Amino acid sequence: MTNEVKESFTGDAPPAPAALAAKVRTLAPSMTRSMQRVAEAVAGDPAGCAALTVTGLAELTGTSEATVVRTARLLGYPGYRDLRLALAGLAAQQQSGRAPAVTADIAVDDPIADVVAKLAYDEQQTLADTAAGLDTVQLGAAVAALATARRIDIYGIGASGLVAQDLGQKLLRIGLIAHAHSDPHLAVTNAVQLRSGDVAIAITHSGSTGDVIEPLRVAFDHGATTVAITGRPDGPVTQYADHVLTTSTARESELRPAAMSSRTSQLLVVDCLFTCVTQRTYETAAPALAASYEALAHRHSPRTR
Amino acid sequence: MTNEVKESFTGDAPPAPAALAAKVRTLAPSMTRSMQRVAEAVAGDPAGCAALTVTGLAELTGTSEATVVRTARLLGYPGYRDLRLALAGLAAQQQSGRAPAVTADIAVDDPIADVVAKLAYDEQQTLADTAAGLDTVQLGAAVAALATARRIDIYGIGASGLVAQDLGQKLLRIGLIAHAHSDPHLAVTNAVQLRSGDVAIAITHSGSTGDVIEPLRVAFDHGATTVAITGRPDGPVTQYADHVLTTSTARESELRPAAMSSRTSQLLVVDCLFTCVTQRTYETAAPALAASYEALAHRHSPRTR
DNA sequence: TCACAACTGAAAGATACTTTCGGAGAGGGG
DNA sequence: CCCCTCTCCGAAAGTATCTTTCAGTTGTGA
Repeated sequence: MTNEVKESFTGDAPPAPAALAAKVRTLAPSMTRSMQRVAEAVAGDPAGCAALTVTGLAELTGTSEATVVRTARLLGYPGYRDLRLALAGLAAQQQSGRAPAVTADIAVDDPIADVVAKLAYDEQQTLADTAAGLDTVQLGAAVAALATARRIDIYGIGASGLVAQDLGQKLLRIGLIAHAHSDPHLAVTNAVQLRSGDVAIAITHSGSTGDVIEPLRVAFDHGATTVAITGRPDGPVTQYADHVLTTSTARESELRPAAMSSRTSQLLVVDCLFTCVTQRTYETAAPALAASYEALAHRHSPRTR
Repeated sequence: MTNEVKESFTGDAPPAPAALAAKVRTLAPSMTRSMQRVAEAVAGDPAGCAALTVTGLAELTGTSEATVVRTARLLGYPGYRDLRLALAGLAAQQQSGRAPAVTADIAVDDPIADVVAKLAYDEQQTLADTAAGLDTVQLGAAVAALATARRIDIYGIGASGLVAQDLGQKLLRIGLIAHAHSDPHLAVTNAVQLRSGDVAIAITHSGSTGDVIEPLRVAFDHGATTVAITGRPDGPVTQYADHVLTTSTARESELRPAAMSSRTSQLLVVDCLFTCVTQRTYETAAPALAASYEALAHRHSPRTR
């Protein structure tokens, strides 16, 4: 990704229709300060911003026209003009529907019921954002690769490690040969064994977790199909990824660390992968699923106390 | 002579919001032929016209830019630019009018986009159900026990094992002594060590997973405070639980196994536990969180902003 | 501390929109 | 039948808006 060498629209994705707030949240980390101010204004008051010209919005946010255009580009539009049109659409939609009801951050002295409500709301929001921002083409490609893979390796560390395990467990249940690695050394050792026809999946919210990138790179170099599940589509990990699945990034705070929403988002992506793969391999997946069900049944019998 | 001497906007009425088609019909008689062609195109395909420039629309209707602008004026807008914005809004409204209606079960031949939408919707539903059904009194009691616990053991197997790991990781980060066990034997071995002032948490969706119930029973018998996170508040596990936190059970199908929604639900409960405990132990938790965050910072490539 | 890269805004350049103005056609009177 | 005038229309000039370039500034890593 040449960063600013050419400031031209790459057009790799169609402009988003209504999931603009989600896009802003997802891309906010990869934005510069000035751009964040613009994005914030846009997400906060679509209707108001739609009424402004480039110059007006630049003045409002205390930046320059160039920055406004850059922000529009980053959000996936060819230029400000198109962002403005989308904004007008969004405003109209909000007008017709009821307001999304923004919730406050979780405070130290919130009563328990409030904490529960806020967490539930935030996670729902994260799910909606993720679904809206998920590239179905990339997802389809990843699914196709998984469905026919000889062998599947999944890399994840820390919180993402659990997600990796989850995906591994699921794929095993439908009869695929999948293994999740949390140990970076073992991960690399295994990655060396991969070749064309195999699939490697890296899960990292930051997109720059070296311990996860390294095995993916190795797998990539050995010809395996590589997939990255990350919240930073511009992060280093995507360098070695044939397919990138973007997770959403919710606003975080001290009481609501990023790990929480990223995990929710990642799990949805994992579920999508799993479900779609199951669809595509239904002939073999269904009996495998049934078998694993069966195998566990006797473990749940009300054991004598 | 009064008609075209000054082709300026009179601005006696605010731009129409959505009743554009009606306005076109009303004003059609007072329009010239060329203008009618423009108005017709606009009313017929708002979305399409919104994508066009003045020149484009002029060409499409076989007229000139001037005529397009005149039409926009007649319809009540200061110029074409504003008509275009209104058109974009109208298009978005029409778009959103089509209800999503993704409540149906996931089918084998659903397109990928539908699968994503349905999964996201189902998980959101699960979260809402869980939040609604969560007993804040029980939650509060569990939180109180955790906040002052000398030592915390968490038991979970299979999919619930990952949730247990997640909770363990989180509690460790705020300086608590917590350990998640997936090995039933080791779990029991550890449970024997517990005593009053310690906390044991069992996570099982079915509420009857023997491998998880057994260590909880041992912990209970040794005087530890016990918590059960389960989807079956009437299951065997609750027998040995001082506090029961109920997770929701969504409808399941072959393509959407129970493990998926139960995991989502369990994780929300875990997040609630963690967040509330962090609140209560904020003095010690905050610095611990900051420290763990700091410790991981250098593991990421310098790409961070 | 220095070198380097990235961010930013001013201003030039390009595009889209608006206005002006003269020509073409319709209708009516000489 | 011809001419005159009025209305309508579009080409082109003019203006606003958007986009790109470029160089100064700021922050960052060695």
